[in-house]
Amino acid sequence: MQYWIVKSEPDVYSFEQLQNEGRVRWDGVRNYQARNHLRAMEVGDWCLYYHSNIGLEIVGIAQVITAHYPDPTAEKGDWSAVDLAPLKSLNRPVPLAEIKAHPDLQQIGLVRNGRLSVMPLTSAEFSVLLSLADTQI
DNA sequence: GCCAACGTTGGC
DNA sequence: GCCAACGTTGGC
Repeated sequence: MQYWIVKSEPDVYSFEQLQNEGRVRWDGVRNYQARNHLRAMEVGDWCLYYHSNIGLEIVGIAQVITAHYPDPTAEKGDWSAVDLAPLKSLNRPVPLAEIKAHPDLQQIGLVRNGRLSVMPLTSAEFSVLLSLADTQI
C-alpha cells in the first residue's frame, strides 16, 4: 500500500465532481516525474485530493481503482493514466498554510515542489494529514 | 497580475 | 553535454 497526493484545480475537476461521477480517468499528466508516480500506483492505493489555485486545501481521499495504462489523450509520447474513485471527503479540509507550518510535513512535495501534480507520501505523513483532517478511514 | 520555481527546448 | 531562453504552474 502506497500513499499519494493528487492535485487538481477545482474549477477544472473538483473532488465534489468526482463524488458525483463515481470515478474519473486521471489523464493529461505531461510531466515525467508525475508520470512515473502514476506508474508506481497500485490498485487500492489511497490518494489525498488537493485543490490547487482555488481552495488551496486537501479536501478528500480517492482510491486507485485500475493499474496504470497508456493515456488515451496523449497524441504522441509515452504517457500514462489511472482511474480513481472517491473514497470519502475529509471532515475538515487541510489548508496548504497548515501543511507548510507543520514540522512533520516539510518533506512532502506540496511544500518542496509546489508544481508536481502527483507526489508520494510516507505512511507517517499520510497519518499526520488524516489527523489534521479529523478523519479516519 | 506578479513573480518564483521548475521543466523543456534548442543553439553551440 | 552545457546553458540560456522560454513556457508553464501555482502561490501570493
